[in-house]
Amino acid sequence: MDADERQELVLLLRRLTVELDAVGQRFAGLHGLGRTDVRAMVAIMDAARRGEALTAGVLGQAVDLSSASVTALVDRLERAGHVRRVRDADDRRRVALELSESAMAAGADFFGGLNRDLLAAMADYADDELTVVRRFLTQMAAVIERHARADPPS
Amino acid sequence: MDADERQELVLLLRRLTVELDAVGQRFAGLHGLGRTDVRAMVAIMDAARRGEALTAGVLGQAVDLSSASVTALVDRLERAGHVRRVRDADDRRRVALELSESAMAAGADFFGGLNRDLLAAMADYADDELTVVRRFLTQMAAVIERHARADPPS
DNA sequence: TTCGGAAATCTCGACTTTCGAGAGAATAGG
DNA sequence: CCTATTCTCTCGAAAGTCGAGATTTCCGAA
Repeated sequence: MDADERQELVLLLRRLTVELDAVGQRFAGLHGLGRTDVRAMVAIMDAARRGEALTAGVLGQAVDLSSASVTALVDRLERAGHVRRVRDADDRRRVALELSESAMAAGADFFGGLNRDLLAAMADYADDELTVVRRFLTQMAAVIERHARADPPS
Repeated sequence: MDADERQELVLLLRRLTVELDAVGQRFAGLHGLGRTDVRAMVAIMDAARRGEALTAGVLGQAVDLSSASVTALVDRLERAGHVRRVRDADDRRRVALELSESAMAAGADFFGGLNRDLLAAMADYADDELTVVRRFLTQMAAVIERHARADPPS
């Protein structure tokens, strides 16, 4: 595989992110939300999937927002009925964020469909092929992550 | 490969986009730009790579912004010295956007390094492995794109 | 040629989102 | 009990975005 074809793979990765971004934007438009709001809801959903309850502060780090913006963000989402603020009983300074049932349902509806289609498309691949893909994606993600944090002189 | 492992692949795709997004955000912070500004510059750079000159209108579609916002966006970028407005000689309504040399250099510096590292990581793979990866990524991108445009009842 | 419609961009005013600084409330440690 | 720390929220200012409409330019038809 020559250099041009390898370069094409890099562009393919970028295209993937652009399209996935567009999906999020579509979801945002459908529900009258901003781009940041969707990122926040995805972060909350991800945390919930891992069994963790996201606090306002952690959410701020996740979406890279100042504390003031996080307050405004959560205000917005709460007003729209998408999340609830839940005071932590142990540390009463903390505020945990929970998605409302309607938000969970909307998210499952939208992203669940995408997820299902992606899994269906994977049915065409043999196990060893998917293993290669996983190794590739994991490695690329690691390289990208290194650049996202600090510029390595390589 | 069982269902959980396939699901993990989907999450891996998402992680990739999150990290790539973080890279863009880092570039934005480094140069005092907003998220939208970076998306715009990437769009202009991509068009330039294809040999096309991006007009203000097309840019607006690419980053999904109203014409008023595009004007403000280009104003910002021009004031910062990152792009130039160039009136089209044939159709004098149009305004083509060109990246300044400094912006090109900054972009090449930052994203060029990432690109190089990604290509280097690909060196570990055999040709037929990369072929599988390309087929996979192309197919996933297509599925995602379908969801980004309109919700298919599948 | 001239005119009206369409196209591309820009201007204007209002609203939303974000940030920086700092205040308030709760916890942890001495 | 007192202080330092942590977490969230409030406030005013700055930035970004949008909808509506103005301006300039192009194109096709009479």
